Amino acid sequence: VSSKSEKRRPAGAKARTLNRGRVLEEALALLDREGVQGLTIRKLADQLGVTPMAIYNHVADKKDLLETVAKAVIEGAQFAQPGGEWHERIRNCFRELRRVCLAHPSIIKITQMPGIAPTAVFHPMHITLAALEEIGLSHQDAMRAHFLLLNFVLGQVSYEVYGPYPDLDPANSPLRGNFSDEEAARIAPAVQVEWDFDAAFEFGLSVILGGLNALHSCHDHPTS
Amino acid sequence: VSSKSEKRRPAGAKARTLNRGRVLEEALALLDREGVQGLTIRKLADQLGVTPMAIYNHVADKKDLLETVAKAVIEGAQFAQPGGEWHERIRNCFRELRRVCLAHPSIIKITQMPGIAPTAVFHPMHITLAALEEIGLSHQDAMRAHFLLLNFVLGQVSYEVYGPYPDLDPANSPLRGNFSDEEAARIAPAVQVEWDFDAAFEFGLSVILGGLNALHSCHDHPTS
DNA sequence: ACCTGAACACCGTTCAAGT
DNA sequence: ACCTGAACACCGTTCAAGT
Repeated sequence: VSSKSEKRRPAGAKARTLNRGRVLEEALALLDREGVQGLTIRKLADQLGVTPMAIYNHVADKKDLLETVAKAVIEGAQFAQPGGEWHERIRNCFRELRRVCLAHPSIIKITQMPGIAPTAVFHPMHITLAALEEIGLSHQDAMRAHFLLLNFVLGQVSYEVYGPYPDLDPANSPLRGNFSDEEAARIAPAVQVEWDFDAAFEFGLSVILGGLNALHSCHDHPTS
Repeated sequence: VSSKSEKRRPAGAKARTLNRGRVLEEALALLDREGVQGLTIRKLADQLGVTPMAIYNHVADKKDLLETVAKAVIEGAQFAQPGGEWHERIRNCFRELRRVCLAHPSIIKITQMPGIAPTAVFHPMHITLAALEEIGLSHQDAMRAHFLLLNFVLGQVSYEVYGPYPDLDPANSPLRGNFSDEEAARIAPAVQVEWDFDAAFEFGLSVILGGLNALHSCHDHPTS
């Protein structure tokens, strides 16, 4: 990350000393360049001009490597914004989470890999909880609302990174066997409208925050 | 799936003929028994008493195998329920999606693996869209609402399968470095309340459906 | 304390050969 | 048409050895 002359390496030549920072830095670069499948202990060692086993002096195992890289990226976020209403603070919080995830698209895939515990994504929790308890939600409901928001945001980012599924492309006629002709006809108009990820994201946040607001102003849920 | 005497195999002995159905059936069994890491072409072949390469006569590659198994499980769902109000139809739809996913917990991990296109999860889409357009949402908003619901449901199921993260256990004192002492103190009461997945799921659906309802009854979002 | 080299126990998959 | 056996190109990781 820091590009001061701590260890200037002349473009491709191997640096002489390894440390945890350089391993993680190069892992993130490799991840951005070749994706999750391309981030391999052996390729990483190659990239660092070192034997695969040298990596293990700075990292416990591959799981540790992946978790640490993901954590570093997410901790680059500035979740806490100064003021604003409760819903605006929550919005900013999750906008920021989305932003840092999209800056390194493969990060979100790491957090979804079996065996990886992406605990860093919980970081904005204290902001959500504080804002929601401010409008009178119980600890329990605030926690549930936080997971609702988090699941939506991470799911959207993931969908955003994988890109629209070809099976939803109406050019593939009966939508590749997932729908009957009748069903396909019914969803066709909705599928054809152009998809704007930013707008869909803001829409989702609005709906959730609106629902939470309704929960707060009147105490029987209109749809339960 | 069918247990009629099509090819009764005497408990561990290898059957004489292989077909796509038996491959998929055994793959699902192996998945349930050993998880996503345990489902391997070679172990699957072992289980079927056959050489690894024999699998490839009935399945294009591992990606095809995983996608087909996931699809088969999800297609076991009964999404379409007879009547009920618009929000009740949507609720039933996603309850059913959650149910079939939880019946084979590793399925959700497959749908999240990089390179796998879990298109079968889109199946309930036509029901959501129809219900939402019934209350006056545009094609565009209906589509966005569908993805909001889907992302929430899949995210919740995933969290449910992985189990609560140890980093959120307040027993691990400063919540293992993800929170400052101050933040940890603020979230502690919320983290300590017992977590009920069923209740959290219904809460999330209620909030989203409540938000959608508000969108429908008055046209400026109270929180935008 | 850190790095190397060879090896182990696995993967998915290709290919030529059998029936 | 379907199965086999050997091989290839990879993985993550252990271990003993070097400095």
